Amino acid sequence: MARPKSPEKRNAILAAAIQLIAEQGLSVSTSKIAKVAGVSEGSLFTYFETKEALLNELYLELKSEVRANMLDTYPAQASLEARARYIWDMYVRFGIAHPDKYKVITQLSVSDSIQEQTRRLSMEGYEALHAIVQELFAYGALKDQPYAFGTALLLSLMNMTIEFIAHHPSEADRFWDAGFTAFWNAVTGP
Amino acid sequence: MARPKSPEKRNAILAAAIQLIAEQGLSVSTSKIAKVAGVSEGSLFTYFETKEALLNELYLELKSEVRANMLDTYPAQASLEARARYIWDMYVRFGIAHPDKYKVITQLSVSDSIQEQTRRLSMEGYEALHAIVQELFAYGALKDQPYAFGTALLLSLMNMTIEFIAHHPSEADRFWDAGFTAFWNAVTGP
Amino acid sequence: MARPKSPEKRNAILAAAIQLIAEQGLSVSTSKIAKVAGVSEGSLFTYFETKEALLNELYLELKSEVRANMLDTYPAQASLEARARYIWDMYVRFGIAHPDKYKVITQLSVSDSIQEQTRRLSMEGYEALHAIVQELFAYGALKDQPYAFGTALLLSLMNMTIEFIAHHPSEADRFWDAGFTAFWNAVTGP
Amino acid sequence: MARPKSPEKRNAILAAAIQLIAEQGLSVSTSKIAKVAGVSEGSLFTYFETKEALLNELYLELKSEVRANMLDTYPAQASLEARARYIWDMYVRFGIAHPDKYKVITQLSVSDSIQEQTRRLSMEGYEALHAIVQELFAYGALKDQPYAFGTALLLSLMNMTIEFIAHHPSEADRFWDAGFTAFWNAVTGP
DNA sequence: GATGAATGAGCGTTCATTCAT
DNA sequence: AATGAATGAACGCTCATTCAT
Repeated sequence: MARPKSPEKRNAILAAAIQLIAEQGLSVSTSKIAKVAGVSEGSLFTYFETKEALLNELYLELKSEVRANMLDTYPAQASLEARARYIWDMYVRFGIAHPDKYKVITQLSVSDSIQEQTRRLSMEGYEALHAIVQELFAYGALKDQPYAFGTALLLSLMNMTIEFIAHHPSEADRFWDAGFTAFWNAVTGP
Repeated sequence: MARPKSPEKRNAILAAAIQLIAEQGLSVSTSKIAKVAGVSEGSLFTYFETKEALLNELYLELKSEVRANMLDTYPAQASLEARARYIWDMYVRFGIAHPDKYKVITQLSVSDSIQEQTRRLSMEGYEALHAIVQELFAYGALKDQPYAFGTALLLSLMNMTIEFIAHHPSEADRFWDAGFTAFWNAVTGP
Repeated sequence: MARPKSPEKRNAILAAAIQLIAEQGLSVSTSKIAKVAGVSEGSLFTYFETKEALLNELYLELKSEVRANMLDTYPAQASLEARARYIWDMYVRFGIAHPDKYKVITQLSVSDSIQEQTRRLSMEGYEALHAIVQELFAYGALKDQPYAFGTALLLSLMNMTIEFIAHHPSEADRFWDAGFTAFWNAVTGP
Repeated sequence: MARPKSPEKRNAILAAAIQLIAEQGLSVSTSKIAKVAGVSEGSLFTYFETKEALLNELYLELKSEVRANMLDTYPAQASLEARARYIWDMYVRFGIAHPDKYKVITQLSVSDSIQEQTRRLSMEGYEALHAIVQELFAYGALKDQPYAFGTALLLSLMNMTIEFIAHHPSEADRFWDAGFTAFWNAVTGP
């Protein structure tokens, strides 16, 4: 019966947090975030109990956005390589298209503010990805490693590729391909 | 500005910074660093003009330590694979043997506090590494890429490997090998 | 301003205030009080214009409860000592039976939030008590003092006794008696 | 070798705290205290680690001042009544001469901010007082009560007397005497 | 050179109260 | 009447840096 919480305000806060964290790091103050979001300092805390809660929710939102992007048109019937390439393309595209969000995800990934529970939640929905890595690992050079190793390998190469492209945007395509080739060889070769 | 009187104090400050940054992140206060180092708050600023200067000098020291470690017994005459493996072993070994220093390097690498100038300086002395990567790139899958791409690839896989081992220490050897295999395949395959 | 619709809500707010002030002091937030009372933050302010008003009304309610308790079965015909003892017993019993309410009364008594007007109102209805003190003061050691002095004396000894018993509950009876004896001697002796 | 901590500043902070707590209660902000003391907000915390520490130290200072006052010229050889009256006079005089300090002591006495340890420390040095009460309790109406009861009784009557005088200053002497008479009768009579 | 007291802006968070719903 | 979102000043405390000693 009272004024309902406004999703617009919540989104404005999250958007402001993305922008400012990308610019200034995780230590941006809640008051700056509130100001950029156009809400009062107090309001920020009616939408997020603490700064830490804000960061955790932000992490989940971003992860979920990446996932939605990725699985929407997932070519479940395609060849293994095509599916792997699909994952690669979606993730790298996201990193390049949304550099602020990408920066924030990577900063949050290594932050102490993200709780174990949040990390666990953030992995849900990536079963397709895990399945691909497992298939890839069935044969090939890394067949004796746990597939978590493959996931880490994939992630680290995608991130490297995104960052490389960010620094050399004029030749994005070629590094995009080269990164995938490196991954594919790493996992399937020799 | 003049060379400070006591290198011991300078080193104590750097050592304290390493320990505390590894534990608590880059936001540790200078006063905590001074206390752990056993010097006064004021003295810290006679050895390092600002906190940012301290972080930049720390970054250079650590990078330089890694490099010294690496090039000391570099097997210049060995095979390409043996030299590549040597680099791999030295870097990964360092990351595992000195987890605090490794954590600090990775935190500083992505920090806004490190100036471009510092980053440039920190790359000096890695010519041997660059040469290896260039040789590796002469043939193989990535022969059309700039060797900086190869360096980034190598670094990202080494870091991934170190972190994976840090989380699964009981099977260090196997991931150590697997990481190198992945790199070798990535660059030379298929 | 108009008589609020639901006396139940008003009472729930007062009860919550008693509980929380006893636990956490006068600085409890109105929002905590509202939550414990099961009403909305806004509703609290339709029942009490401000927090200060809430505290003042609470003070009057509690004082009035004490008085009701006391005068209900007042033995108007008994001896002076019996009547004095009756007052003593009722007050001390109240303090021990309702420690939360007692704590709140004493906290409010010394609080800046209670207005002079409230204090004056809170004294109404204690005529019987005043009469006893006046009788007591007719003869005895304090016969030249205003009876307000006697009232203050009585109150201070009752409070002291209640607090002493609260800290040494296993010997309540003995301190209960001793307190009254002290008062009786103080006023009638030597 | 650095600038030494200045006792003047510490005292200024304590004095400001006394004045402001007497006026506004224990909830005065540290920043108001700092402002009145003429030091920066930060400096307050170099003299007192937390607000709670400030309150505890203030309590000890005030208790110690009362004690010094009391025991300085203590008439150890005088009669029991003379010694009791001496204690009475010193305490009441202090309460009347220093109403701010008196208010602060009584507020702190019942505050949650004062730690058990502080309370224990604050009782040291009052052996003479305890001895008097014990002597008084050897005979008389309260001879079966623990002397802590007598101490509480004495304290409560002194406080009542001080407060009564504060509200009726023109007849201070008479209430001063009457209070002591009440106490003496309470303990020795009938 | 060494020390640590001094500073005041800034931090994350809470609060009593208002007012749109 | 009831709700709870909105507000921004205020809170206790920390910080990097300066400077008197």
